[in-house]
Formats: sequence, structure tokens, C-alpha cells
Amino acid sequence: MPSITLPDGSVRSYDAPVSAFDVAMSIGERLARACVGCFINDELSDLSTVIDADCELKLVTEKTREKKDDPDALQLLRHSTAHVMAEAIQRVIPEAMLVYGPPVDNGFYYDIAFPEDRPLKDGDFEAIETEMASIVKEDRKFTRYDLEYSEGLEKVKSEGSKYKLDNAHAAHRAGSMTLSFYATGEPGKDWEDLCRGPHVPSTGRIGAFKIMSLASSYWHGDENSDRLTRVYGTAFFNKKDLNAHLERLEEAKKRDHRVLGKKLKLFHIDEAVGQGLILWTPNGSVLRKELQQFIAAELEKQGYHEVFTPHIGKLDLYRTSGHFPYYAESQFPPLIERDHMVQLSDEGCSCAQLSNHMKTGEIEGFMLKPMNCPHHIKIYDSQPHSYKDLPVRLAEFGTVYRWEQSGELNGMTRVRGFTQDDAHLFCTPEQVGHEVQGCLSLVKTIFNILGMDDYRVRVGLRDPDSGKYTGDPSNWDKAEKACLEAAESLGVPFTQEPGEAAFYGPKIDFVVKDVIGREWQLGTVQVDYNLPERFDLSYIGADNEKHRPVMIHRAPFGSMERFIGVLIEHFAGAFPVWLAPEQVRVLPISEKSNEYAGEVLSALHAVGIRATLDDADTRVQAKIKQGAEMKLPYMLIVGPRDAENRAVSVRAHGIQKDLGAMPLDNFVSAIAEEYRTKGRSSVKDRFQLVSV
RNA sequence: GCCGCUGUAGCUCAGUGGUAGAGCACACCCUUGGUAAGGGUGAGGUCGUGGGUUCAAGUCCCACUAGCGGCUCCA
Repeated sequence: MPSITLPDGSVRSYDAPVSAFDVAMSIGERLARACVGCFINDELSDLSTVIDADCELKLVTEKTREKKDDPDALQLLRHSTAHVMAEAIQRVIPEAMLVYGPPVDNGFYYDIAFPEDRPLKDGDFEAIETEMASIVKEDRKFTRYDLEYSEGLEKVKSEGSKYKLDNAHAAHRAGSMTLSFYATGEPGKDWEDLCRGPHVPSTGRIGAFKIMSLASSYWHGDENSDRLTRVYGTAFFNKKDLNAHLERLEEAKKRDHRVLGKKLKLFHIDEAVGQGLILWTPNGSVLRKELQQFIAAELEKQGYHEVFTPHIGKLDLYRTSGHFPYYAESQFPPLIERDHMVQLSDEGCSCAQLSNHMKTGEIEGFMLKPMNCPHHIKIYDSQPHSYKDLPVRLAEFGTVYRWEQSGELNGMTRVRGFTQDDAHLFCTPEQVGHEVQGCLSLVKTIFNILGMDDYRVRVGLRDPDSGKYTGDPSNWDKAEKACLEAAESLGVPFTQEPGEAAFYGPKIDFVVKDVIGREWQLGTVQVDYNLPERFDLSYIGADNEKHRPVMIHRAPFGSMERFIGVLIEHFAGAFPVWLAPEQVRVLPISEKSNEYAGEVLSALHAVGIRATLDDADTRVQAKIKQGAEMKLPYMLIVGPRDAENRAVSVRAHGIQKDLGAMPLDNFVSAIAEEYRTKGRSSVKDRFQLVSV
């Protein structure tokens, strides 16, 4: 006789075991029909689950009471759709072996092993979707049944899929004494799958679905294991929601920094130059220069000294730092001295021998620098330091080169040559906490100015079970404590992630999402006890003894390339005035107004505004459209009326209507102010007050 | 690096074995205009590269190269 507690605290008692659906029916038929699943004691379950003991029950309906999408309901729906898709795929390609098909953000996927002679092609989508539609139309019930483990295992074995057998073993290892199966319809008659569930009540609940794309994956995520085909799809309760989702994807595509980079002429990647190597066009260069000037000014305030170092360094430098040969895979191959090269070639040295010689140090050469630290360390070490000098803060917009895997390259966000807004701080152990805090506040300042508040902070700590870390455990304790305290003082949520530390020290990373939901690490602050050791760095303490300084690596933007890539998407290409490559465009209505337009342009140039003149022989409507497409902050329409009043008619980005006319001098001073204050005052504000 | 998809004019794309196309951008002409595309004419292509099949290849096959979506990786 179960007593069931509902979310509102009310308790319902039943004489006999009841299903969650029965409970819903006893509350109301309409509710029951809207239900797709339930939580029984906080565990997401089938609506058909029979309840025979006291519990808390929360029903899951298609939409929440506020008519919003219910994430739990969508998860049930999508997992169920994954089953329907798998059945449809096996109808089309019967030899397809299913592996694993979970719901994910925005949809679901199913990893499937296809026979080599019959891979899945995107041309198959239509046929599969047709099969899916018919399964949905049949409105078959998802029917669960549980078998005792050994019995279930026999059943899975008899089906002959090593993948499903593996899933069964995994379930057992996780402590499950039974195996659950779901039939899409009637067990023994209809299609079924080993599955933990839960599912929506029946296939008819799937209102709208679409197979999105094919990708590949590895079994167990192991690149040496079987290659699987991952079929991505999505599903919603109705067509309208699906269409809205597809439209959102289209919108996101328009914000993609690779698309906008081309349209707004911000950067170019050229096959002839090389993969992952960014060519900054004039527009993009303006953007980058503004950011660099901004950050350089902030650094000066914080007592940093700017330095410049070359793009290459001797191999031996990186042997000392430990970066070579341990990270040889992710570096550009070394440059070997000419005479050496000739000699080796005459000796008939093989590539493997050459590589060994370089590792052992028998051959000297240079490396494109994969990071700036060794160079900065050598600057620190070029003279003796007193504890009174510390901290020493060396900053450089340093360009580094890393051999990223070709498949990982992505627009500006994953490249092979990039410029870090790098700095290295050398300080006493006591100063670590304070310095880390200074770094974090700098990052926060920058993010605030740019209005980037949608990021997360990750504190990477040691994995207590791993021995890969170097350095004194007591120093680690201190550094981790300092990082956590610093993160706390930031006043934004952060996560602690054991095992995410670098081998030489803990770190704090800033992670932001791009328009399609991928996360990118931007700024980073890392505490390092290792390199000072390796390079035998020291300072003289108050006790007149040598002491080991601690190093802090920090790059608040991460790299100019990745940061600007993310920034393009953040602003959707509509940059604030201080960053906009073209801040103002002057649009004369006809040739008759060209002369006055020229005056306006000169007035803007005189105060350092990046302004251009569109004196093309087209109508002003066309000029406005073009300017709007370039997402210009301001367009000034000037015609005879404006010339007469020495005014400009203002159009601001994001405001459909024109703002009307404003005296030229007022506009000039207002936009100069908007530029200078990085948007804290704007033409738009001023416009309300002063107009003609 | 691996799997799949894609590569045609500056850009976005159509063209599936038989003379290379459209829109936008560009040039010239007409138009001199008041808030998201005025009209006309023209120029622009070794169809990513290299091989192969074929009487004939942008189209089919192979290799390479680059981009995209994932996987793996990211000091």
C-alpha cells in the first residue's frame, strides 16, 4: 500500500501497487496525457514504472508549467528517438551493429559500427527518416523488461554484438544485478535494445525529428580501438520547436567568427601560407591593435615591464626547460644549422638517426618557440635579483608556434601560430597569492569592459592519485590554497577540477563557449615551481642567502587569435566604437553633398576617428544597406539640409530607425568621447539631450 | 592523426558524362536621389592539384591538398 508524496507536499495512498501513469490519471486525465516520464525519488523513470513502496513522485510533462521546454522531457524524447533511429537504420542496413546511443545537448547520437562494404552515407538520411516516420506513426509503446544478469547476458550473447555485450559487462561492473531491455512495441515481436532507459511512453510522442549529421568516433574514446560512425539527430515534441531550433542554428552560423571574419574582412587563412596561420587583414589588425594597446596600458598600471624576444631559440634552451623532446609531437620540427645539415646528409643520416641525435644533444639547432617562458627566464636571469626587486613582471605579446593536429585546427580559435598576451612573474613564495590575485583582477577588468560575463572559471588542482607532478608537496599545498583563495576573491562561480593542474603547478583558467557551444580556454594563470628549479633561478633574500623564486605564467586573453575569434562571436561582428575597424561612414545623399561630406570626414579624422566616405553613385538606401551589413557603429547621412545646418543625420547600429539630425560638432565630440571611454559614454546617450 | 562530408567567378551557390551558369560584388553608361538593394551594358573561370577510365570528364575512379562536422589531443 504505497503512499506517494507529490512535489506540492500532498500525499496519495493506494491500496495496491500503481504505475506513475495511474497516479497521473488519478489526478487528471489531461495531466496523464501530457506526461512523458517521472522522477521516482529523484530518479528519472518510465511513466509505466510500477510503484509498490512509499516514495516521492514528480511527473515530467512535455512542457513546464511556464510552457517552456522541460529538459528532462526532452532527454526522454531524444533517447527514445535514438532507439527509433537505430531501428530504422537497421531496417536500411541490417548488418549495422549498435554501440551506444545517449541523448546530448540539443539532440542525441547513436554510435554504430557499419560493415566496411556498406558505410552510412548522408544520402541514406531520407530513407532512414522515412522509416522513422512510419515507426512514429505506428505509435508503439516502449516496453521495458528486466532479466536477471546471467539470463540477460545469454540473451545479449546470442545476439552476437560484442559492443552490446561490453555494455552489459559495464552495467554489471557498475553494480547492476539485472539487465534491462526496451522493446519498441511488444517484447519478442518488435525491435528491442539493451538499454537502461527510461523512455517516453510510446513512439507517437515523437512530434518532430531530424537526422543532423555523421561523424566518427572511437569505441571507448580510444583511438586505437574500433572506429565507429556517430549519427547525430535531434527531436522535439512538435514541428514548431524543431523549426525554431533549426533557425537558431542558422542564426548561430551567421555569428560564426569564420563567416564574419570573411564578411567583415577581419582575417584570412591562405592555403599557400599554411594551415592554421592567420593573416591579419587591415580591419582585423585595427581590432587587435586596440586590444593590445588596452591591455598594455593596464599592464603598465600593474607594474609590468614590456619586453621583446625572438621567435626562435636554441634546442638546448628547451632541453633545459623540459619542453624538448617531451613535447616533440606538438612542435614544429627543429631548424638545423646549415653546415650540420650538409654533413649529416653526406653521412647518409636517416631521419630517425637525426631525431635521436637531436634528442641526445649531439646535434644543435633552433626551435620555433612553442612558448615564451624560457626567453623571459633568461631575461630575469641576466642579472642578480634582491628580494627587494621582486616581483619582477615581464610582459610580451609573444608569438609562439605549435604543431596542432590538422583535424583540430579551427578558424582563429585553434591555430598553429599565435600571439599570447603573455607575462611571467618572478616572486617570493609569500607573494604568490597576491600576484595571482592581481592577474585575476586584470582578467576580470578586461572581461567587464567587453561585457563578457558568460564564462566559467576552472581551478586546476593535482590529481591526488597521480605521481606526474614535480615539486615539493608543501609548495603545492600553498599554491593550490593561493589559487583557490584568489578564485574566491573574484566573486564569480568557479569549479575545482582535480587532475587539471599542469605538471609543474596549479592553474586557473577562464573558459568561454562559442556560438555552437564548444568551450574554449582563454585566459590562464599558472603557478610554476618547476622551471625556476630547472633554470636554477635565484634571488638574494633578507638573510643574504640564495632563494628560489616562484614563477607565475599568465595570459589574460590566452592568445590574440583565439580571443578575437571568440570576441567576434560575442559581438556578432557588431563591435563597440573603440574596437570597430570602421567607426563611422559618411553617406552623402548625392554628389551635390560630397563637398560637405568631405568636411564632415575631416572633422572626424581630426579627432582620430576611423571614418570613411561612401561617395559611390548609388542611392542612399543602398549605402545604408551596405553599411548595415558591415555592422558599422555609426552612419552619417548628409544632404543639403544637413549642410545648411552644419549637422549630420545619425544612424546607429542596432537601431532600425534613424536618430535624426545632430549638430556636427556635437557628434564629433560625442563620438570622440565614446571612443575614449570605451563606450561608457555614447553618442546615443548624448543624442537624447542635444538634437536640432 | 582518424572517420565522414565538401572544394565551380572576389563572395554565396546551381550545374551528375556531350559548347561553364545565376545573384551579389567589380567596370562603364543612364539616373542626382533623404534612411535596408533604381535601371542598363560589360568584364571576370586551366571547375582545389595530379593521375586514370571514356570517342567525350566540372560530372565517374584513385592519390594528394585545403575547409567543414566529429573523435583523439591541447605543455
